[in-house]
Amino acid sequence: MPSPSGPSMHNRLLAALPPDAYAQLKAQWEPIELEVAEHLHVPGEPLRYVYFPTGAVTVLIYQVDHRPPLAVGLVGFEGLVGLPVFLGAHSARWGAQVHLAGTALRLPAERLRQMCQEEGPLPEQLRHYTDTLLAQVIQSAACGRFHVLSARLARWLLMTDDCSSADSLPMTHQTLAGLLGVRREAVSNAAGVLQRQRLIGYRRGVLHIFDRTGLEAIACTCYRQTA
Amino acid sequence: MPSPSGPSMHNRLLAALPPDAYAQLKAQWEPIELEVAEHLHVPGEPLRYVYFPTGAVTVLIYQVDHRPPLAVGLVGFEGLVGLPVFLGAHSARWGAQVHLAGTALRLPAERLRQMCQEEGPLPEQLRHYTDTLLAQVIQSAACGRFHVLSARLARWLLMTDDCSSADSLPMTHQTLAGLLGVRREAVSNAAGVLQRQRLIGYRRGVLHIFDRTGLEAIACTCYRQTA
DNA sequence: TGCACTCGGTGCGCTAGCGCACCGACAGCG
DNA sequence: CGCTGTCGGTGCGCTAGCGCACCGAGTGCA
Repeated sequence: MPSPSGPSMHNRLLAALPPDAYAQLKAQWEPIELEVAEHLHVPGEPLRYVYFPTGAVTVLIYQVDHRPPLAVGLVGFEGLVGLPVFLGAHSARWGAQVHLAGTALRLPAERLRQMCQEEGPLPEQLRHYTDTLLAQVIQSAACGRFHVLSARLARWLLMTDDCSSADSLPMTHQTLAGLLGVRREAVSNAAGVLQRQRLIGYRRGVLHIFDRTGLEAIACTCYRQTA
Repeated sequence: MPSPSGPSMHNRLLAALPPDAYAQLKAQWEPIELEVAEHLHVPGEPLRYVYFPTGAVTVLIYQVDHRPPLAVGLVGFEGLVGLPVFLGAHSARWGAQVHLAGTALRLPAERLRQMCQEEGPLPEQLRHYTDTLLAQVIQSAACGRFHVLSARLARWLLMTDDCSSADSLPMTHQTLAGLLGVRREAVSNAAGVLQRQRLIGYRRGVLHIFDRTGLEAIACTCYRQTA
């Protein structure tokens, strides 16, 4: 889409701004294409940019010991990657990575700091989003502790799909396993269950959702609460 | 400090404020005594007050299904209970409960909103604290997912002890089990291990820490990173 | 003093998920 | 074409933690 419309070129935080604040920001950001697995920020390193995803789907990750990093949140077109900048930090203690490639609006961290130096619609939006994100992380902490893998997997697929406009999701069992904090074989198992029920289909790294309603039935209650 | 001295009448967020901002707040807050197990706010219900713990230790909890609520964060004299007020919400999606009884400074939510309407040292402190809390919740999500119970228990005891000035911690296996998201018997087991190594002592709902260094050795790496 | 209750300690069968190993199918590439 | 690497599927023994049941020792209260 050259002069694209639809949800894929849209960020909810920005869309909620009044026209003048929106215009002021628009002069500063740069539309870019995010590649899958790209790291948007790394724990401990300076935050250069913040990203408003429009089409891309990103993940907040946290690594402990020498395990693959665990997903602790999902950020799509409803959010912002780089919230610590708004919170006054110069580096984050967690990471952010691109989960599904797509478009985003990139803004230098310094710009965001400047635009949040006094009260206004942007800081207000970001405060609200912080509350939402905190709730999301808290929920995923509880979910990861209590719910069986198949339910968590179903929830994760639904959440990813909600943020994505494409009808196929390119992701391997390996990646999913890391994000969900389990082994690859465990994902193969759980995905096998969903597959046998014709809820999803898998073909060498590309997943299709056949039956959303069926997935929602299997997914833990956490899904309905977030969405 | 008029009568009581020491860290127990001290809140780090407030102490970091410049004298004038501190004085302005001091006219508004009310020192109170928090009872153990008291609920400071409940998911979905209006946030009437925020609390700056001074001596008390509080827990952020999140309930899923019909299980006992899981602890997702610890708030002592370094923090604030009721952060969603600052973030612009009128109710929180999680709960806060008193873990160890003690003193706190209570401020009507409306007062905090007023004092954060424009930029200043207080909002800045609170933004930084939000970043810290987010990191804490993220870490506890990963910790709860990966680390064995004895390590998590040790970490939890150390963290609680860090916030408490008392040398004995009144808490039952039952409560700990709920907060850690496991069964009571599992806590009995893990506590038994620590007890046999003479790291802690238990007597009908009152816990003593004998050997902090030993506990730190057993605790997961999450502890050192937070502290 | 005696009773009811809470608290913690223990045993037992069961399950989800781990770690490992292996295997077939399907790319991509020289 | 065949080689090599990735991706997903499966089996097996093992462990942490679950759910249940039971028990003794304190503790508070009548």
